[in-house]
Amino acid sequence: MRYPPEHKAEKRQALIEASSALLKQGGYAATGIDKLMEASGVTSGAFYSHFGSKAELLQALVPHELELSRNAWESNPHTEPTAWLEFELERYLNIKHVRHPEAGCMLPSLGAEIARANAATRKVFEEEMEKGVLMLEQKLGNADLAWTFICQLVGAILVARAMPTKAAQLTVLDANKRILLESLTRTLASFAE
Amino acid sequence: MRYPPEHKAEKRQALIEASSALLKQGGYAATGIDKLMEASGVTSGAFYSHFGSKAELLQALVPHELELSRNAWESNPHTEPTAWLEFELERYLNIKHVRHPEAGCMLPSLGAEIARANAATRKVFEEEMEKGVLMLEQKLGNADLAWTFICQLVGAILVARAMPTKAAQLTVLDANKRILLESLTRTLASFAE
DNA sequence: GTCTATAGATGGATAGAC
DNA sequence: GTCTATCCATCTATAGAC
Repeated sequence: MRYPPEHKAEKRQALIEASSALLKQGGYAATGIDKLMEASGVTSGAFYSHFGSKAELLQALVPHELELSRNAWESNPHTEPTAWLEFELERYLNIKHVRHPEAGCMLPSLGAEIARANAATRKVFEEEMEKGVLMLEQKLGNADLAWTFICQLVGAILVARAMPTKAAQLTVLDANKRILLESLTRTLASFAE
Repeated sequence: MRYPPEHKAEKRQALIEASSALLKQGGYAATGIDKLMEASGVTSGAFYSHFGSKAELLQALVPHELELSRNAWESNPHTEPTAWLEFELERYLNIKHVRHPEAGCMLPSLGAEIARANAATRKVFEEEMEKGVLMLEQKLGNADLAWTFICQLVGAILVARAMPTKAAQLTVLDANKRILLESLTRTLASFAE
């Protein structure tokens, strides 16, 4: 046959990727399937050849997005813990990240809606987060610190995005960066003792 | 006249209070005005005697909710910084807070939708947050630390809520509590030097 | 597999009776 | 000020033509 079975899987993946930016930008509940499919140049009818429901799209979005986030961490060129952290703080706690949710981490924009999603979606979320924490644990030497670091970053972007001006957004970002750099460096040093 | 002008303001306030739980639980976009008014025993027609639009309700919800959050902080009985923090960590980073968004802080549940709201709503949000940071600054001695503390707490609840099991939620909460207590105590000590 | 068309429900918001 | 009724848009999801 002309189109092998994996062609359908590829199309499905393409729909997920095209939907992700719109969902992160506008929110899951507020963004209709029509609009999501428009981004891929198809109509909403085509959507249901690839997904059983809108909820299934959200579930599929979770591993896609969290894998991208882990890849970003992996691309950090530093090996020394403090330098690695400094680089990560600059990358995540960035004003561009605040102002462009469509290109950023799914957690600040869709975290609350994942929390309201069905059990299957949250199960996938947990599994993908565990992978991320495992990776971070190897950098930071401690699982507690890994969870805390993630929560801090997510909260900082969430709060900064709710601010009305760039100045206020920078206030939030810079405060977080200053405290985190100082505090984490000291925490890492205490582990090394 | 039988009903003084403030009676209307009181009714408006009552509608806000009755809506708040449903909005935090179900999300702003996903919860209709019909359902919100049902909680007050009126129909959606009555809504528009008190609010010009659904967006105006969200804007009114922000000062109401953030004042409640500040009041909770104020009720902390401790004066010594470390004891104050410990109490606050137990209060906010609590499994009940994770599992009952309708009774908790608006930031983890509605923060992302405030970030997508209009400029007027975000302006009010900023003003109310400044008040909270000012109050926290007096407890922690540092504005950067106040912002960071808030972001950390919000992120922790957001991430914990997205977890599928109570065990996983506790993992997130406990990790944050352990690191925060240790790290903040050390940071406070460094300020005292 | 994607299209058009549409069902069926619900969304925000308005009009007019009381 | 609140009600019922309704407008109109949009939502998720399905049916049938191609």
